[in-house]
Amino acid sequence: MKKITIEDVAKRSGVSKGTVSAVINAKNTVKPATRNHILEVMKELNFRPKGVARNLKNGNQDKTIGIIIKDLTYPFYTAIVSGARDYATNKGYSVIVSSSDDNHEREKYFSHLFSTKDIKGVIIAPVVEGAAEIEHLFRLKMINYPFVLLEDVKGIQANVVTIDNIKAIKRAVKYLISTGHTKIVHFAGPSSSSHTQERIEGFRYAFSESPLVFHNDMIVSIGSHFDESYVKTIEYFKEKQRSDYPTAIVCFNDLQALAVMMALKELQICVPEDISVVGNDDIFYAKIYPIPLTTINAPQHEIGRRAAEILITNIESPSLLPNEHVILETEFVVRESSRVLIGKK
Amino acid sequence: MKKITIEDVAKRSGVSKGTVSAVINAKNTVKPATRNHILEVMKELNFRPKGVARNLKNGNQDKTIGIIIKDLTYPFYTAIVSGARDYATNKGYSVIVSSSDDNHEREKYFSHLFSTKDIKGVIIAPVVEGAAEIEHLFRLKMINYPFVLLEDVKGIQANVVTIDNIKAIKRAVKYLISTGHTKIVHFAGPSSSSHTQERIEGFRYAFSESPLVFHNDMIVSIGSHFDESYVKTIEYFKEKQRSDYPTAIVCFNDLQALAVMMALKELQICVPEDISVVGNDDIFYAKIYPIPLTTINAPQHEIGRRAAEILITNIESPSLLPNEHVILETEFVVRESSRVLIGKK
DNA sequence: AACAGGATGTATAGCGTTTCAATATTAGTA
DNA sequence: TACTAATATTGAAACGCTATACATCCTGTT
Repeated sequence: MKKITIEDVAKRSGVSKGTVSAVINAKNTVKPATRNHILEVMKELNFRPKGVARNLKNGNQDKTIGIIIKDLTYPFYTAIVSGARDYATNKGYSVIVSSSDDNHEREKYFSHLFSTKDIKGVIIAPVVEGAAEIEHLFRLKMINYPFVLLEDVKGIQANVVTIDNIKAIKRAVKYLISTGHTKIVHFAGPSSSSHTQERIEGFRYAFSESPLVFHNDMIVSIGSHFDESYVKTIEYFKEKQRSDYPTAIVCFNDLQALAVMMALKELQICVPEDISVVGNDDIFYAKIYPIPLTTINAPQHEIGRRAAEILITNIESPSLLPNEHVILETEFVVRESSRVLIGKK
Repeated sequence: MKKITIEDVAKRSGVSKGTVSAVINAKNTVKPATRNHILEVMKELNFRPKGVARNLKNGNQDKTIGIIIKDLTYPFYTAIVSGARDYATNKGYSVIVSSSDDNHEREKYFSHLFSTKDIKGVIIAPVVEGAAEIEHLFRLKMINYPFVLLEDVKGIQANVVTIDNIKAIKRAVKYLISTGHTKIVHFAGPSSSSHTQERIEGFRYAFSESPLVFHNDMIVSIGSHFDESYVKTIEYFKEKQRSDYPTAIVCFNDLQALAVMMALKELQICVPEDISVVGNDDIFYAKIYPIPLTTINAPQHEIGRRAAEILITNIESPSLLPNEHVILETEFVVRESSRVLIGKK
């Protein structure tokens, strides 16, 4: 079935392309009768003008940027988008979002899509499993397409706005140690995520600077999905004597922490009296939990803001700018899901 | 500063446009030396190939649809997007999202953007304040651009997938009445939202079919933002004697309900012992709350799925399809934030 | 009946790529 | 060296629309 063009409509209506174009663009230079007739023909042929061709003539006016996140339903990412949106709006840009769902192919698809649709630039939370493929990023560089990464990607020089996960976790663990916790475990994330490894490292690293010694069984593989985390947590405790329970759990992220707390409630283990729970990310919904979560705050809004700033600066600069590499500070936020076991503040 | 085209690059590099194009598209038909030279020139000129023109030639291959929601950070909407995404993925389509932030202009902008970028179709959660402007929707119709609305919009015939808010609220209120609640109030949403009015109506309507009588002061204007709702809730109760407290609050949505519960906790009013709280929407985070929220489940995933289904069917149909109008069933879900006061189940 | 002048409509030239057949260059071989 | 078979490169023709300048049709006036 062949494509219908404005020409077909013109021919069929017995007018010229120009007239059809005028109708499409709601010019008032066309007589109602003609107009209606053309409209009917358009309907009849189910003619859909190709946007591409329309833009060609005018050049591409609209100012919009894209952002590719990993999970649209995780508030951490949507908060970053909000930050980017606020800055962008201020500069007259709009933002469109897509989710790679932690899938490399999709990330590639979307980065190509955006660059090819004349979206002015893109912010990417890159999927970096194992040997990351990065051709698509090289491609963006080649065509001088402005982009900003929200995580370092080995092998490529680019604009990056990120946080120091290792340092952040280390700090949290050292806090627990300093407040008298001796049996601390880390509930690790999905093995596919690069964050998982980083966070394990940070956790482990904390012990090297403390009197406590690290054991491999302090790392428990849990995952990040809610249901999965809930189930694994229950299992974990079911297999343990009460005397072997940890005094504190450092979670992979806040969503997991929420699942853990739900499981603990089910098991009638009190937070923070029996066990302290520490999250990571500081998402909105963990903050408003009845037992507000002690967690590591990543400045989500600021991450988005800065990324958008760098991106738009690049878009608007006529010449190539040097890459920026920004590492934002995290903040350890003590709330009510953790407990101090000894005097030390 | 004039636009740089492939021609400029060609001229400057002393080759033809075709060769430059080959470099851009990573064809391996270009001698490395030539290739490198061209790459340098591209960098020097900061040449960014215009996607528009590329698509022109190729036709528009990619299968992607758009969705315009009102709030990217509200899980209700992202769940809808997930539903649409699942269906679309299955059909080989990708989804890009943007948020109108309840702003009419943005909705217009994005609908125009998508249609003009040859995104194949769009799902819109329309902003329908007061006298809704709907020209942009008419425009979509005119150019036979496939779209699906997630809410009825007066004055336009279109594909719609939605739920019956009025009925849903009515049902919830009748439940409360039947379980012995006599002092029920509705915490209404922002006056700008069309949902606010609907929900008030549903609330009111429930009384007409019960022995209780409706009073205007049963409607309390609270809003939907978390902080705002929290503050207003505190104020509401501060001004009241304990004996005048309602026995149940029907909230505008789940986020508001969460804010209300936080305020009640602050005021040391127990949920559900002292007061029952009923939400609306059934967002994920209210379900996993330690006091799981009694609420009205809107089948978010299904809404997205159905909308995507209708959209894609329209996209792929060579001829115009008649409009669909789908009203999905809501379900009243009793959990732990509400209490039965008398025997009746 | 002729004509000004606005309302309608037409024809054509781009817009910036990609494509592809034709041509040029190079490497490899006898 | 001459010739063939690859390998590189060229340049003109699309792609489907919009804009622009120009032609035509009316209308009502003189």
